Amino acid sequence: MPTLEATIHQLLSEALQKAYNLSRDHILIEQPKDKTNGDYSSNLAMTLAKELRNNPFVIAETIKEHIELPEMFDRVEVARPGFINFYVSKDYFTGIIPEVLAQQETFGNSKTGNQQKINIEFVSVNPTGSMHVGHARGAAAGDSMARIMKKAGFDVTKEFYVNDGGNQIHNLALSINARYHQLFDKALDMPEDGYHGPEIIDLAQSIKAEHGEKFILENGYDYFRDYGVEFLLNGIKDDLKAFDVDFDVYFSERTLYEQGEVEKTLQILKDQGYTYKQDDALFLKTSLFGDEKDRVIIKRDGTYTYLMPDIAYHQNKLSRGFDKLIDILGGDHHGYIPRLKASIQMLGGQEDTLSIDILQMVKVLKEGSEVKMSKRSGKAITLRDLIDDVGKDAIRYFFSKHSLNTHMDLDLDLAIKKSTDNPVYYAQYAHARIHSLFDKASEQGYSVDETLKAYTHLTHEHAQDILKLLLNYQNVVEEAATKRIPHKITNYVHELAGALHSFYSAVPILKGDATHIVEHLNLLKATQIVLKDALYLIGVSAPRSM
RNA sequence: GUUCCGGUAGCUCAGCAGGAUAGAGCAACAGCCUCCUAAGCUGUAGGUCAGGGGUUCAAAUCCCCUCCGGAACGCCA
Repeated sequence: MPTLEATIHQLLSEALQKAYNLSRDHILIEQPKDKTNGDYSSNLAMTLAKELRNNPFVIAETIKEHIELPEMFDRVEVARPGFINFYVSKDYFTGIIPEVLAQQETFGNSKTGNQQKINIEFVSVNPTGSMHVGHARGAAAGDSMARIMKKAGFDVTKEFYVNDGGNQIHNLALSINARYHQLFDKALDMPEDGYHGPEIIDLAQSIKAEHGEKFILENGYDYFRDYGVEFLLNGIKDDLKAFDVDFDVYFSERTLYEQGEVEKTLQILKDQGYTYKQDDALFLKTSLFGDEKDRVIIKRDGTYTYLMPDIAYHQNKLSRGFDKLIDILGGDHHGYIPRLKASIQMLGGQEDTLSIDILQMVKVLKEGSEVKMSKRSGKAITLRDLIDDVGKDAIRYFFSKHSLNTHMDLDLDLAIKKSTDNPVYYAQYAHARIHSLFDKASEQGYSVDETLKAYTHLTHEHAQDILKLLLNYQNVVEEAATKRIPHKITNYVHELAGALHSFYSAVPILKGDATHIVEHLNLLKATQIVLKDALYLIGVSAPRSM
């Protein structure tokens, strides 16, 4: 059915035309917080007051007189200082139930994305250690965003960039070498920028188990490097899987060198005249596209900076035909945005071809003081530990609750101690509660009737609240997708669960005559379908019992 | 010094393409299970929306300034 917003927009446009011979493209229609102000409301009259040099209240009245109100509305009223409020008739909302039952988990799907090809890159943590808490926020955000955008009709590819080619991998090989030698009581200091995490010791032990002292006798550098990357990347993939995050593509930085794409991209930049040599280094003129200064892409020692292969990587993404690239980066990388966006434009992209969403940092507190998340020091709290101690669903819900640019504090002791009253259970409980009611109903011989079209008993305030939320689901999905704000979905989940709990408490669901009960069951079924789908969008499971 | 975030109830945070009496969770207080799962419901209390100016019929929301907190300002990645 057409959205009520669209219908009201149409009514107001026509009335405005008749009353004042005016037309407006944008007419704001919103749902008032206070139900006494109607189900939908418009400020149209107030926006016209100046132009028409008249009292907005009078204008609103005039518009109202020209509205031909369809049956789905009870009435329309004007309120001070000039709101036009629409009251929907109670029967109308129940029309959403058969729709949800028919469409199941595709309910709320939207065509907004127009099947635009989107590449969304996130996590992309270096394979030099385990994933820690800070990475988890990016994983949760990127994965949820991808799921939501898919539902909103975008063609989404989730991608992980594996930094297996740069200097940090050199340091990794040296770190493994040192740990390996230490296993044979040969004192070898860790390199200056080495990785001190315990997983590197595990890694060395694993090599020792397989090859004994082979690499004491011969140089193991190449082997350590390749084995280390593979070992750690597999660990990261395992952790992601446990976090319910998966990727369509793991893209290796090293292949960019092997395929000559770095050189090719460099040549394009040179050919276009975007480079120049200075102090024996090669600079890229990123300042032409809004960066505060030009950036070095080849250092004086002849090696590339991080930027150069990253440009080649984005060029590769563009060559695969994506309409839009989205990178999700941590707040500590915000300074990197202008140079990367500038580079994209040099390669023929538009200003908005690449969007970089910044995720503010997570401050982790343990025993009252901050734990710095650094792989070099090896002291970080790993994602794996967190999943074991707090639970996947609780963590994903926690991250998904907050907007991307909120600076978050995560108190570990509190999170572990209070894991049982995490708000995630509020939502999951609502889902389980419905399921339990179905069991009870079936014992009494009742079940959902998907052929039922007419509803007459769902007039309770709390039932109406649920119906309105169901009606809003698609709008919420669209807004979350286009604004890229996954936490909008979490807020919705919380509201829907709350409406369900209130309804449950206020109305005896399995009491009364048969039609009554079946209408209730249908309402619950629709609620359960949407609740489960919305939870899926934020990567949280919907248990049948708790 | 420059740039990017944030500052909303005791705490953690929503709300910010301007709208009607600023919300939720936790914590506090008072009620609700002979009745479908009390991981729930209902109610009370709690706010100078950091501060100051401006735009507007209307500002937590938009603009400017100041203060406080976080982050970044590499030929590191």
